Amino acid sequence: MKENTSPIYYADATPLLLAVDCIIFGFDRDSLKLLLFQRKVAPFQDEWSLIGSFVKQEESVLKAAERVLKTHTGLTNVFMEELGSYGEVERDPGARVISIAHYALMRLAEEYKQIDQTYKAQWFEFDQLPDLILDHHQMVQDALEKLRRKTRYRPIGFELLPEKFTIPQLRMLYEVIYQRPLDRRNFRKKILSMKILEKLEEKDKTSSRKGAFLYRFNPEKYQEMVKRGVDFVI
Amino acid sequence: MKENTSPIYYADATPLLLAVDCIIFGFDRDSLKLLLFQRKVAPFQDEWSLIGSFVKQEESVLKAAERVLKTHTGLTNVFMEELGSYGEVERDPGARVISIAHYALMRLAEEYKQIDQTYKAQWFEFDQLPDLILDHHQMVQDALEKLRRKTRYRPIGFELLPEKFTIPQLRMLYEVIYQRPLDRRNFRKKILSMKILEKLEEKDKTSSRKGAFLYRFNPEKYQEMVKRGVDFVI
DNA sequence: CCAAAAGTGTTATCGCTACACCCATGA
DNA sequence: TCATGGGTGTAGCGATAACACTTTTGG
Repeated sequence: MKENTSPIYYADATPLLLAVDCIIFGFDRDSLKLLLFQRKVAPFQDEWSLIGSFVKQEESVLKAAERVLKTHTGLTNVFMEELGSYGEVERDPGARVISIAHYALMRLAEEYKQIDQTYKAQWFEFDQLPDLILDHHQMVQDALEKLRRKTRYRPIGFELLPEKFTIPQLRMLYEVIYQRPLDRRNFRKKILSMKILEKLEEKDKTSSRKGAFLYRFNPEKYQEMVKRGVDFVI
Repeated sequence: MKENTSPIYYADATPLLLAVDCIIFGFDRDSLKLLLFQRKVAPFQDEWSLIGSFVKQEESVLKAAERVLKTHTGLTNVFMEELGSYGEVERDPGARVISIAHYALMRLAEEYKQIDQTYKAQWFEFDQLPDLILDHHQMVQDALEKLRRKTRYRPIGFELLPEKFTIPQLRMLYEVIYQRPLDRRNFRKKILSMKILEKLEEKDKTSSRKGAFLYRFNPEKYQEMVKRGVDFVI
């Protein structure tokens, strides 16, 4: 039944190359990281790049981004959202290519650190990025800005933490993203007052002798909060 | 010197049709409006649609959106921003087309109301829109949501008002966008406390015997406010 | 027993909300 | 003179920011 390539309509329009690129954020204890790859195709072969691919005839733009993520990291079910399009005529000397950038947030647990080996990718400290091809550096800057704005008003920061995390870990994440210290006591009060976290019995003792209680984000409780008309703000 | 269509690279990628569509908001005294057109090409010829066009080989995506706006309204220098991409495979039965939607805000002064005659377009009350083709209704909904969020944190509402406006007019605009009443006195205090408006000597007497003072948005003052670290919030 | 991080409570201040009254003017 | 919308002031409340002390425990 597929007739979407019918040549009857739009015959005078010029087809263009459309790509997706993914800005992949990770977080490790006290630093924000970015996953980069060495480009496999010319031009700019072997230079550092975001992962990307052309959008195929038979897949949606979002599906293309998800395919790219899966192909290069082996992961699915990762938080991902559209960042925006990059459509300057001369942005890619290889051809006229429009790219729709997406940013993704992923937990950087031990198993995922091995992405390096399997997929020939590398996690970079955010403040020690190598030169990137094309306008990828701009994409990264734009993604960071969006991340800063978005984490403040939406509960997406949890995507960067393991399922179970401590309040100090969560605070550290926000401190790294915002690049400024947050008051320990006020932060704890604020996040707990929203009642969107479940306190567990376990403690994490990796960063103190006393140990800190682990918590888990509860999406249902978050939905209840939204229904009550309460805003998520940090 | 243009070599961006060199066939050497990316030979295996499939080109696709890429379009831009514009969601054009207007504001008239006490109602939000949307500019729509009757589509000139098949499929769906003569049905109501957002304005749009295919992106050409030699123009950026943004330029394409600006061209569309100019072609159909005669206007340039209109506030416009990317909304996002619409990239489902089956979204357009005419062909596989990805659209990058943009929303625009324009002053709806007397001269622009004549857009109707000149360009065969029509302003619709926002709550009385006709059926729209494809996923254009979804685009409009998404644009409205973005407008609501954005006007709250960025000084873009002024784009919908004449250069000179009264505080009650400005408040009315926000009431229409947010769909809820705002306290007259608190609104005035808040907006004036930011010190981003210039008070003029003139009064507007069209809506009251006493008349209301006219103001003008001052972008330089807004920049100063931003530097002071003060947030724009309404 | 002590260093180091986790956890708790209190107070002052700022901003927002909710309100009531006066002002200017054309009809 | 009065109806109508414009303009101003204030008190109360809630959220946030600033800040000091106690708890736990491995070494």
